[in-house]
Order: sequence, then structure tokens, then C-alpha cells
Amino acid sequence: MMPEIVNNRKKRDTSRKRQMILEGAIKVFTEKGFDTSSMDKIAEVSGVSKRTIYNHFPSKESLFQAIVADFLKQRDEIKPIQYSKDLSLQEQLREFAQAELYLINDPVRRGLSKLLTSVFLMNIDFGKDTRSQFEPHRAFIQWLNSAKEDKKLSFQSPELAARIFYGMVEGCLTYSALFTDGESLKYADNLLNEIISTFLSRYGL
Amino acid sequence: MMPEIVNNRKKRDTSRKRQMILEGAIKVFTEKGFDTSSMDKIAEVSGVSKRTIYNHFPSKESLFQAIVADFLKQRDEIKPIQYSKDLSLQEQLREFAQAELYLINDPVRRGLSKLLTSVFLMNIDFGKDTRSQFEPHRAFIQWLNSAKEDKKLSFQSPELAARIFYGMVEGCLTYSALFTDGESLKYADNLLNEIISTFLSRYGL
DNA sequence: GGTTATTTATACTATACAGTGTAATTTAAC
DNA sequence: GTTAAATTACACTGTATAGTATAAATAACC
Repeated sequence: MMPEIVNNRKKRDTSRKRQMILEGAIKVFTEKGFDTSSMDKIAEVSGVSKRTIYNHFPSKESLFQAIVADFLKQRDEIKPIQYSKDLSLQEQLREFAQAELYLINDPVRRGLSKLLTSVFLMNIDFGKDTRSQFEPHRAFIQWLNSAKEDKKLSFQSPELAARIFYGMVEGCLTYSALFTDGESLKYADNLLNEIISTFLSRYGL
Repeated sequence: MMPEIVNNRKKRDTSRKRQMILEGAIKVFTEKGFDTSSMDKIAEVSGVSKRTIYNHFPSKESLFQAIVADFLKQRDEIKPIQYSKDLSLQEQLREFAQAELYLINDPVRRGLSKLLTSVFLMNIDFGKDTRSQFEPHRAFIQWLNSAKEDKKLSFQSPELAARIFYGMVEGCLTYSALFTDGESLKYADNLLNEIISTFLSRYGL
């Protein structure tokens, strides 16, 4: 954001401090979770005074929500995959899966994924937002239907096939990586190949 | 446990209160998580005085660990599946999956699963215990090898096949149920059939 | 019914922490 | 360099809560 003149008053650019706060807060929150993170600790790690945090965010919860919002926004910027007649199904499925893995390949994003997963699990209110996690299914279902029209796939229910694919990706890769702190990603290539092969064994033509 | 005589002193049976405490604590912990649960609240919900809790458990954390221990013990009592030449693969795979679903079919167990998943995610120390969650794979790998010898299955790597199966079950059913508070279990039958079909499409003979 | 382990009520300590008030200081825009 | 917004240091309030102390009440076992 650029500095603006409002009401004849100078406004300085505060985005740098804001960013420092967000980064520090991410470090602290992902280390130990929301409840056991103190604003004093966040201030210390951010290299910013506690008062400044409260100048930017009215409360600990709003700070957390800002982090969540940024994270979800970042995730939604992942490019949607369109069905392509030119690329093989394998290649396209791999791209779908890799978009899913984007969230857990980087340590910081993985930490946030862990944090949010943990919070969403125990918090009904937040949990509703998680439903949007299943929105990618919609795009994938369209992809499946396109592949079917293109006589490359065969299935009764696209919803069921979508669940199977994402279930494999999440169950074999995503959650596994969250629990092992990325350790399990060593085998990700093998597993992803196997997931795709399995999916195509079932639905391929 | 039966009352015992130790050091010539009478000991009364305290297991009833202990049980009340554990049940109350489970209610409170699963409602809001470890950190935001207070011992006063647990005492109130348990119908027991706070001092009594501390007579049974030296700290909040030890109370929590007692709950965890009970839960994991209960889970380990699930009967292991042996390969059978008489039952169809479908039937046997279904049993494996249903053993996995045992943990999330009941609301209380599901609440505990959510709680522990949430805690394990954010707590490295606890996380190690989670590895034992992958121990079931060992029995399943043996099962896979038996099925292979019996010329019913074909695969390169039993480890990979096992990951695929459990990945599907966990990704499609377990985690889904945790996030939707069991709502997603409505479709569990369809999904389980599809999982088994998919698995056998890939590895069946 | 007496003995005694267990439980309870109540009050308490100590600490951690979210959030605020304020005056001094720094910093960027002009 | 002046000005005002932004930041800082620091002291502070209020509240929540883990864990303790203790004396009285309860209940099980003989």
C-alpha cells in the first residue's frame, strides 16, 4: 500500500511493521499454537513493541485471523487446472496433486497448515471455513466430466471419483507430511505415481 | 481395580470417582481443547471437587495423559485381521477399514480423535506416539503378502500398496469425519465400496 | 458405631497474560 | 529542519487459572 493523504494528515507507510508482526506471529503461533502463544512473546520475536501490535491489530484473535486470511488467500491463488486434450491424464492429475502439495512443501506453509488444521479441528466456528477446502473438488469434478466426454475416463459418479482422488492425495501425502513435519515427503514421488496409477486403474479407459 | 490393603492401612475403592473425573475431563477437553479447559470447569462437569481431581492426578497434564493412555489402549485392543483363504478380499478389506473407522463412529471416541489429532499436530513430543498409528500397516503388509502368495493380489511394493489403502481410508473417511463431526459418514458406505473397488482395480488379480 | 481414607468447601497463593494508558522517542514526509 | 504519525518503553489493570492448604463432612470397612 502507498502512503495516502487523508483529511490533510500525513500517513506513513506501516506495512513493513505489519509484515514483521505477521511473520513473528506466524513463528510463535506455529511453534506452540494459539492459546499458549503470548502477545509479549510475539512482540519480542517480531522485533516490535507490544503496543505496536495493538496499533495494527485490535486483539490477539484478530491478529490470528489476519494470518489465516492471508494464508487462505495465498492458497486460493493457486491456478485452477483446466482440462486439456493435449496433456496426458497423468500429467494433469500430477498438477492437481502438486497444487495440493503446494501447501505443505514449504516449512512455513506447512507450519501454518498444521496450525490451522489443529485449530479447525477443535473450533466449530472456524471449521466452517474449512469446508472451502473441499471447493477444489468442484473444479476437479468439471475436469473429470470433461475427461469423460473426451472418452478418457469412465465413472458412475464424478463426486465419488473426486473424493477418491483427493482422499488418496490427502491421506497419503498431505496429512502424512503434517504429522511427520515433511519427513514423509521423501517418498512423495513414488506415492504420487502410485496414486495416479491407482486412480487410472479404476477410472481410466 | 479392587481395594487393597497396603501398610496395614485400609484403602477404599476410588475407581468410581476416578472414572467420573476421566469422563468429565473428556467432555471438557474435547469441547474446547487442552489449554482452554480449566480444572475448575472439569471439576464442575465431573461432579467432583477440584481437590479430588488433584488427589487422583498430580497435574492437569497428567490427567490429560491418563485420558490419552486409556484411549490408545482401547484402540490397540482392536482385533488384528489375519489373512483368510475363505473370506473374499472385499470382505477382509472391509473389516480392515471398519477397524479404522471404529475410532470415529462413536461421538465420544471421535471427539477424542479430534482432540488428540489436534494436540499431536502441534506437539512434537506427543507426535512421536502418533507414529504407532502407522503400526497397523505392519499387520496389513503381512496380509498383503499372504494374499499375494495366495495369488489373489499383485504388487511391486507391499508398503506402497498399504499406504494407498490406508491413505484412501484415512483421507476419504477418517479425516473427513473429524472435520465434519461425523456428518460425512453418511456417505461412508458408498465411499468404502469405492475404495475397495479402486484398490482391487489396481492390485487385484 | 468407631475408625479412617476419601472427599468437599472454601479460601488462598502465585503467576501468566490480554489489553490499556501515557509520555517520550523515532521516523518519514514535507 | 519542522511536523505529526508511528513507535517504543514501561508501568499498570483486571482476570483467569494451576495448584495448595486446611478443616469439616462423608462414607466404607471393621
